[in-house]
Amino acid sequence: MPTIYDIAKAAQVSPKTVSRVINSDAPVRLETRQQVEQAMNELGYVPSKAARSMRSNRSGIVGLITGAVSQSSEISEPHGLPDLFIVQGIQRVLADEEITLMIADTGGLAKRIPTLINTFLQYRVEGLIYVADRHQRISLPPLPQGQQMILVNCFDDQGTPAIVPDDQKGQHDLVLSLIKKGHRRIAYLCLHECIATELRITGYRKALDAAGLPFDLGLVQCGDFERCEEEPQLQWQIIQSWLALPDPPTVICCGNDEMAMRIYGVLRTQGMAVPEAISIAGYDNHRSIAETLYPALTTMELPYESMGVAAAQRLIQLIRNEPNETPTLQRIRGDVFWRSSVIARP
Amino acid sequence: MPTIYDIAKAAQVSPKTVSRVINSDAPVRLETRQQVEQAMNELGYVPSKAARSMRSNRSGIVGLITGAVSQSSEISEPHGLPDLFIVQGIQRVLADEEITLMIADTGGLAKRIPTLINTFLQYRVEGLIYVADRHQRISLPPLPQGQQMILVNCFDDQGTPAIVPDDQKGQHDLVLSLIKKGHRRIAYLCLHECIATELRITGYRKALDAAGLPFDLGLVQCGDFERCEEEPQLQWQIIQSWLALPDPPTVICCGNDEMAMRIYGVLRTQGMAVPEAISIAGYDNHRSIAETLYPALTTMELPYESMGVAAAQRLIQLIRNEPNETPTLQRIRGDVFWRSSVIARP
DNA sequence: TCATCTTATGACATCGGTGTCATGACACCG
DNA sequence: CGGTGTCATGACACCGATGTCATAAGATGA
Repeated sequence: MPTIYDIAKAAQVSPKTVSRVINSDAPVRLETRQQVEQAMNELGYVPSKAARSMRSNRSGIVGLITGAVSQSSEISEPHGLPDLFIVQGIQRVLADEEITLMIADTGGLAKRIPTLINTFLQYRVEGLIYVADRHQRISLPPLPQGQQMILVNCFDDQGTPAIVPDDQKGQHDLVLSLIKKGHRRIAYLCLHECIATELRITGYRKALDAAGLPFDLGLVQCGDFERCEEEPQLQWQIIQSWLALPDPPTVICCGNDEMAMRIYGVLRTQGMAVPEAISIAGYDNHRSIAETLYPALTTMELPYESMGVAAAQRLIQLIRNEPNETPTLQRIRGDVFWRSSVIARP
Repeated sequence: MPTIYDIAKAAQVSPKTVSRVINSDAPVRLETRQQVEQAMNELGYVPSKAARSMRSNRSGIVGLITGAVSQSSEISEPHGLPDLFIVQGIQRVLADEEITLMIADTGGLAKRIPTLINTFLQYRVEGLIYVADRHQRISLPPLPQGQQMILVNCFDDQGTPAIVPDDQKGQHDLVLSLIKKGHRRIAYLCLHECIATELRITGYRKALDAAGLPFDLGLVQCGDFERCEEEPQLQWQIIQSWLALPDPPTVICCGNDEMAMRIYGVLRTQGMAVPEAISIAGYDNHRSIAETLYPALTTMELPYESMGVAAAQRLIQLIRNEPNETPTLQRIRGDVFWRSSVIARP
């Protein structure tokens, strides 16, 4: 691979002049420039980032740590949307800024994180991004002074800037839109206990409050049996108990779209039609499920891509030392996606 | 960030001795080593890959180009399993070899590929991997002399080493195992015309031949209507025409698991039970579909992870200049995943 | 005509490591 | 006791770019 010295020799100028042509940071005579450019083309010159970043102390690299790549194969528990969409959002923003993204995968093992961070530090990354597979509290090893970092889909208690989904507002908006469609009895088949579930139940409750509807504790049940053999029966038992109520629910909100998909199966097995017999709503807007299911699923978007965009933008601000007034914990809102699994009620 | 010079000063040795401690490539007196190590710990030393790779001419980086990250959001056509599993396999192998993987995403735009390759060349990657979103023939711009590259899920006519799924053998094995379960009339609802479809139809036919069963052209139909509004009706028309035959099929092979999922919906809408009324098989082993569907889906694995592993191993061989006798086009086989959507026939 | 300024270019040091070679202190052997 | 070999260490150049400073040629102005 040729260097500026090779180019300089071929164009009969000094290496520094070649550098000036490449960076156009000082005037170069037209004729000289053309000679240099011709030499670069003929020899197939490609500048060396290593040499450049050594001199300038700017690597142009941002490091991202995630389990997205490996996690998608495991389905030990419903984990909603693949966090890959977050990576996609980040990529898009960084590509525009000519920043190269290096992705490291934990392979599901948290203990690998320090090693991965170390590798990134060796490349002198200008920023680090940690992407969690689900909304959670985390704790990462300390970083060298001045090393910028952003957390996505998680937060810590060290005051590290973090981007999370606004789960409370999300469930709130979804329930409110169901109410607007005339539903008064809204059941919630939630995921196991976790930060998202807590926030969403709060949102569910606040939406009922706002509409002046009573909160019925019996209508909120955990429908997540970790895919055990008996899951369909257990879910059907819950649904049956709801249907046996004097005032049964007209719609079931599911903890995520995967659960909604399984509930479709359970209901159909029992001869109940969606949405004629009962409406179903999901969460995540996991499009390959929500759009493919028949009937298509009404659901609340988990705004992973927007979160990625926000994270990248925030990191760039930090790297450039631009002032910003964003709070440490930045909540990102999603939209309701209205599809045919929910019917309007009089 | 401290350098070996800072460490050398703190430990009162020469920079070269620090280098020797780091690389243990020459004997260092125990006492000296400890002084150096202490200084490194106290100052928080992290070696600079840029400086290292400049001197050694080995970057320790492999570049990967894919549309995996961005493509997953588009569902303009059924595209089967996310190619991300390929990336996962590659990651695993490279991580063990202490090679850092840089991932660049085309964002679905092929015209970005030259730019991405150029960025990688600037980092002096030791190898390049191009991952396609589906089995296809491609053509990439020429690379500098001596730059290693591997194609995954695609191939070219320049003799670039390529790793592809063995689609023919895959469909062949799936059909053969259906035959072993007693099925004699096997319908095939395939994807639109593409390399995979061609190969799989050949495999389907060869399996019938091997079992001495007749090939009935009418039992092979394209069931891929690009998710248009009328898709369910059109699919049902095909299925109806099959059921009206004097000797109707007992099982339908679908082009991929997503199509199988939609066929489940179509059949249920028409009051037909899977697998009692008719058995269904998919392709891809797209686990979040195949395992979540009710009943769980019998399908042929698209061995994306193995393909990734094979690609990484092959690339490492190339980088290390190890001799190998692998053919240019390396076909990777998958396994049949037997689940309850297919019943045995007497 | 000479001082001053601008333009165009080159020499050289530097970034942070590592390869090469030199050197001093011992140990070993005949 | 001197020659040879090994161990431990340092001096120095080099990888490929770029920042700083110097310098020569030509333009401008007093």
